[in-house]
Amino acid sequence: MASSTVENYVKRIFLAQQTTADGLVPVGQLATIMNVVPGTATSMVKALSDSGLAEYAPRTGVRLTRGGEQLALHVLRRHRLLELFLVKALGLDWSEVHTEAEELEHAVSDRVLERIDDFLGHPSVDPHGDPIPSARGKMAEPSAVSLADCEVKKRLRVSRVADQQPAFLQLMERSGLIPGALVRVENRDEVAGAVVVVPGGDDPVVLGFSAARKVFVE
Amino acid sequence: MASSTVENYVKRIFLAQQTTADGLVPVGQLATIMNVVPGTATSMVKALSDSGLAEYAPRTGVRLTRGGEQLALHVLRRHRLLELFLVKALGLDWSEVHTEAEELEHAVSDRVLERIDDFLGHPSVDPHGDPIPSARGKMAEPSAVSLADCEVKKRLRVSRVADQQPAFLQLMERSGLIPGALVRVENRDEVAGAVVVVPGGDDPVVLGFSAARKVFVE
DNA sequence: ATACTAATTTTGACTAATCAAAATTGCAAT
DNA sequence: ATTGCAATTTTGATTAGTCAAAATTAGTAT
Repeated sequence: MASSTVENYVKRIFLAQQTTADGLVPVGQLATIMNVVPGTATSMVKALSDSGLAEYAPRTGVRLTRGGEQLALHVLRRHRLLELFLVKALGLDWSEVHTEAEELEHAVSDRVLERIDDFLGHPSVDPHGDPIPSARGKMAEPSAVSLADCEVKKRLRVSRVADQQPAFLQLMERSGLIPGALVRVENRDEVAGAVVVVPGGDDPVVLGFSAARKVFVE
Repeated sequence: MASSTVENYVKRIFLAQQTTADGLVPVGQLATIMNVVPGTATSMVKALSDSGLAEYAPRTGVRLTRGGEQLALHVLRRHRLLELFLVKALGLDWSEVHTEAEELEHAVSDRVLERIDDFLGHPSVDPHGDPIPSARGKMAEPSAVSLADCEVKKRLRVSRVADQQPAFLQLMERSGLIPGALVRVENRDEVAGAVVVVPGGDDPVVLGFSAARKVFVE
């Protein structure tokens, strides 16, 4: 049985891998993500390698094995189903469920998880629009087109908000930029690094590129 | 923040204390309950004493302080609300929720717990009839009259089944001896150590004293 | 080539929780 | 009083996960 520490490392490596071309995550980057000193990440990565969850090339980086990937997807499934459950069944705000799910994801059994999945009607995305892996470890590809690179003046649907900070999520909610909402990018100024977005019926909102890059559309 | 290990020790000491006159739990007994070797219990009890959760008299026993008791009641509240939630919201069987709650009780936040409490309508007992401590750490006294010592030939209501083993709980369910059910003790044979119980509309059931002592009535 | 820098790894130490096995103690029975 | 037993405590080791700080290394710039 993997400890919650191991589950967290594997989950973080998986997510970090998504943003790299070769799928190799530098150990220092992992240390930053995990909030530990570099030496700690090194020894943990060695342990993951010993237990067959990751491949470790010293001074190069770490990459999950098939087994490690399956574990990561399992943890991600628990996390995302729990987030949606906390919103749908208990009425928590989407800005606070991430933190709650971080703890619960290591404590919930498969039996309870499948009941939650039934309760929710086998959903495909969590409250932030992140895809929920199936019980067999398959996950859909989320949209890669953000408000920073989508077509301008076109009606689009928000599909995902890729930031878990409560303050950011609350701002997005106030601005009407939540998954499912219809939006149009009115104008994009590459020099100023800002986009003007018009959500559904609401007033226009100005987002910097760093924020716009976190809101994905379809 | 207390570790789940500390929470478990404190919870177990609290429950063991209930069954003693002086409230002193022998360290060896605690070791048995916690499934550790005696030496482990000794060092843990010293640590609990250092952190102010328990009073420890060497070679005599351990007793919770006010603070330890409050922590125990908090853990028990989490455990019992979770048990009921798993039954009411997710449809799990009452024979399996104890094990699930053992894990979740250490991962659920106060915020989520109070939502669960709201969802359930501020219940006073869990699926086994065990009282749920209030958020302020008050707990009702459960009935102390069991099928082994109640009045004979009288209509009574089952209020609590004090055993968490799935096999036992499943038997009680098949026999119609679940909290809320009406029953009558038809006959009690002190020599044979058996009681004949007639539940609601069902056929008579014969229980040994050891089982009868676990079913409480009002 | 050489030296510098930044990332990474190594080393040694620490805490929480545990076990195995030896030492101690309190009490009962003689 | 002395012995013996059973419970308890002590001691020494182990594992997982961590940090601090020193040592190493790869790559860059001279």
